[in-house]
Amino acid sequence: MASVTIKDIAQRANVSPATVSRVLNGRVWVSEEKRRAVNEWITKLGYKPNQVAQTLVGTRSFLFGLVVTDVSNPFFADIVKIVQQEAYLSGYGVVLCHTGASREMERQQIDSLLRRQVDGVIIVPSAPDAPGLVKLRKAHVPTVVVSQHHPGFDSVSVDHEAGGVMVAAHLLSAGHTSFAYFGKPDDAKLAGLRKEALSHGVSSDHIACVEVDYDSVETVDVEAAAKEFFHSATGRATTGIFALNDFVALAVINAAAECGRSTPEDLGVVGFDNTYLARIHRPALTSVVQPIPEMAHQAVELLKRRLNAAGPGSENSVAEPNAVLLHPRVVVRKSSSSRAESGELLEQGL
Amino acid sequence: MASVTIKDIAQRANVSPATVSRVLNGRVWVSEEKRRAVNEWITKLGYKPNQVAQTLVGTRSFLFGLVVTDVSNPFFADIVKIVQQEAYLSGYGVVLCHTGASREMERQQIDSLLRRQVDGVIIVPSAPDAPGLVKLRKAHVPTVVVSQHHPGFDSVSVDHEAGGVMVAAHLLSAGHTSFAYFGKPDDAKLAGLRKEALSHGVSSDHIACVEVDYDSVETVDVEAAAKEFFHSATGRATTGIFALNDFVALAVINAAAECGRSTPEDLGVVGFDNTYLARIHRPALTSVVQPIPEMAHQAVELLKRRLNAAGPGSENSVAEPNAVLLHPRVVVRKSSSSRAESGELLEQGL
DNA sequence: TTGAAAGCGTTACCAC
DNA sequence: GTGGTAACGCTTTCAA
Repeated sequence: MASVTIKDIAQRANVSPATVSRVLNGRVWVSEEKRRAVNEWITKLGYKPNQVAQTLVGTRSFLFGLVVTDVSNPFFADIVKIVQQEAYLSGYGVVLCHTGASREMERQQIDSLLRRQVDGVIIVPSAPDAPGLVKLRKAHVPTVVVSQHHPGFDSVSVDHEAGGVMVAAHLLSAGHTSFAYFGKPDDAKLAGLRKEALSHGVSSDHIACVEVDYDSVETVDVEAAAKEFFHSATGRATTGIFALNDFVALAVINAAAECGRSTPEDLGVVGFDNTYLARIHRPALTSVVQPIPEMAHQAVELLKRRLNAAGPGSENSVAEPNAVLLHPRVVVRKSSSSRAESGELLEQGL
Repeated sequence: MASVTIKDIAQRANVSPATVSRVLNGRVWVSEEKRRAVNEWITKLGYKPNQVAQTLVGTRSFLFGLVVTDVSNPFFADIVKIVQQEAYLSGYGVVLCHTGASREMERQQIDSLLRRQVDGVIIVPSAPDAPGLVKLRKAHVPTVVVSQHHPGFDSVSVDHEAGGVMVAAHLLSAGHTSFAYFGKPDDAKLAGLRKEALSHGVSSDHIACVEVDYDSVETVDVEAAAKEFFHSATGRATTGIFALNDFVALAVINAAAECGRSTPEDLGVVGFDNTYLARIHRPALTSVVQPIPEMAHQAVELLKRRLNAAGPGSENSVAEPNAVLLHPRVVVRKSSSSRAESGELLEQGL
């Protein structure tokens, strides 16, 4: 019942608990003889260090908090998966939290993380203002924000505007001259799309924005909005579609089909995130890739760097926040490739 | 820097640390006067109990381990999400672990959970033998197995065989008389399909099994296997398809299309899990629903029950394991509904 | 009703 | 090199 402790080992090996601790941590020299004796008993009794005690004495908890809105979204799921794996490789465990869309939930979950003494937090906010961030700042908990940039925080994100530019370039080269973006009007993706389109002589009225909700796995609202759009005058005239994520893109394709507009014959559609949805759907969906493994890796790296920087040496020297900006890439598939083949990579067989 | 502790409160409120602890836990009477003073300072200083210390003294860590193979699979993602939310409502945090398909990884991750003194573990094994379970058993950590049954463990799962029966009934009523199951030959889903089909006079050679891999988000292998099947003599003759999950079902639909067999005109296809993939694909996919919220809820409940049972009162009385068996349900959509409308629910508009 | 004090399992500082 | 021992923040006897 009662787990085997450092004292049990000490007793059996005829050394002090301190010595056992020393061989465990290996920072200080211990005589070969005692070291062997200790190790022997450790394996013999199956001793496993109690991380809780280790945490209490002031070293670290080796626990990260990971805060997302909804793992059901495969983009988040991939991030969660890879962050967890990366963290594990560095000896950290991951406490997962969902916030839904709720600001209140975000606050509560972050409170619970703080009580648990996590060493750091990785947060993927959905709303542009993450109310939990101020708590984290106040608690001096190293934090990195993924997929958005927040002044004063470490962050790793993808250049959404550049993504928009690439999508516009792709759709233009595929022969489209009128566009609709499905997402928030203030999104950098739209800004990029608009910038590139305008610079190619597209008139501003040929760039519409259909406002739809973020991140939800439910797409009924999106389909309704899309149908309404395709029945409108502008809707009937536009052929180049860009959506804030793959879900929305597919919902738009489906809605369009019900309005008699088929993809890719009548419409060129591009999604975002390049989740497996893009691969499995027919027509397969052109989508903008976020380099998730790279993002997750950088996030964990940034956190580890902070943790080490926060060590004894540089107590108060709050280093400048690091903002890593990664570049997107577009994977061209059927949904946007009827009119012309672009130079970008087209996945085989689709 | 140094967080505010119970001693700080005690000092300010002119009481002993013990008293502060008492008002915190509220199990013992403390005079109104002191109780107010303490509470006042608690809010004034923003005191938050240190769960690590609480854990060390021998109460609980209020941490569950949650072990899955891959959150990228939306079925697992939904489980993870709801388990986390349920756990949170009961005051528990969730440490997430991925095992991929690797038995070694499973062992390692579970070791790390044990070092972290988690109060219990919820595990969704992919392989029918979960090597980590023996570790958990040895460590006397309350464990509940989700989506499979393991003798000697609490478990909550869905009756896959019943699901197979329902699918067979549905496909039969839709006019299909020859079947293929995509999955493992020893799966209860296939057993159910077979049982029901045979009992309706279908001959055994009209029930094929195409063996494909579990749970991966990658479906290229599945598509290859499916194409091979549809080019074979049996393949050409079978029209009723049942797959171990929605991914595989969609891959089969896509592969079939490339072999000139369209769904639902030539094929009736049914998936499993009823993930949003089923809803968003065209044709929309008929699928067997696992009641995930119920499963997650039960899992957390079972764990809590164990934890309380393990309390001081009944130290060694290892209660009989509970095996909760839930019933599946089939949601009929386009992919299987050309030939006849069955009596089961058909989602609107699809 | 309340306070003093003994741990919980580790680490780290200080002597030897 | 190594052993004693005081923390870490909290809960829980045991007295008072």
